[in-house]
Amino acid sequence: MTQKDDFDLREFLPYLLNQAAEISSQSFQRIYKGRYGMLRTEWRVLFHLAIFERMTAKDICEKAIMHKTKVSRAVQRLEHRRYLQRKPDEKDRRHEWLTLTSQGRAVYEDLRAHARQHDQVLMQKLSTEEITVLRRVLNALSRP
Amino acid sequence: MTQKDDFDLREFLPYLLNQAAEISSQSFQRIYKGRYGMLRTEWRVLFHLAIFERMTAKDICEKAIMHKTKVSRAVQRLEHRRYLQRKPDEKDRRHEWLTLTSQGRAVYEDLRAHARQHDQVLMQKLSTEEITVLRRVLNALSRP
DNA sequence: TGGTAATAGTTGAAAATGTAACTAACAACC
DNA sequence: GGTTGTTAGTTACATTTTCAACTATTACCA
Repeated sequence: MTQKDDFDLREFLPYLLNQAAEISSQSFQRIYKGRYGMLRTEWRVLFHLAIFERMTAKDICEKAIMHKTKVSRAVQRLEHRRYLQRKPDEKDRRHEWLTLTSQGRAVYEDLRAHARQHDQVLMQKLSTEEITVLRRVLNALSRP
Repeated sequence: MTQKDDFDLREFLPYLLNQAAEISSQSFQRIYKGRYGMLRTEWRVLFHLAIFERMTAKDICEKAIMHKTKVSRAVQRLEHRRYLQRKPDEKDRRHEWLTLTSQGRAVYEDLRAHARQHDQVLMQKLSTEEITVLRRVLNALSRP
């Protein structure tokens, strides 16, 4: 199984990024899935609500770059577990304001601690300079 | 919608990596999906076979870090479109050797050209030094 | 006003993925 | 040789995701 073609997948950014994203997400996934039976879509919504406190589903779609049906379903499941509350906007009843319950916030705080720890582990593989560059570059690549 | 919590998702590597991977994959996805109706799993298998010429499904699982059922199904679909051929190993009939057909190779060559072009566009957002660091770092993070 | 367009969010069906159980072939050991 | 274990790959079923169509509400504008 020797390489025959001169195209190197290990230099193709979308491939590399996916690979790194996949691998580096795995151990965090075990946490939120194992402890709370949550999906990736759900921890993302949860984190956004914790960080920004009050958002509509639309806001989350934009910030997290998630499709509205993904957000809609994640919100349903989080509501069902009593991690968040909905409150329709008085002026425009198409909007619903979402906020975490104290239970949701507690889950967030637990997961945040694990996230920080998880990030520490990942960063141990890298130098401080590499981390700086990586964050800057990933943020740049995250804008379409 | 102001930030309330001190945890910044834009510094959490798994999140950032996913975001960047997602965004940077999109325009390439439009190509392989639009031109050939292919899935991400399928172009990956196709590229591996083109590059390494002759592999078993197992080989692909390991190189591409894909689950065997994903590979199995991608291979089925690629075979169905006559992009690859299977040939059982004579000595150990549990193994099947996979190779691209000339049609599969033609598709690969077309997609490879687009991949290169796509990569060029992405890299225009970055300096050469950033690209070097990025590739190195992503490769490091891709090892579990 | 009334009629059309736009927006926020939901739903249902189809497609894709994940998980675990399965088949078939070989290996190893007694 | 027969039993047990291992490996490559497939299949079945449950879970998720995607896509398009839908409801409900507001905006625009003649």
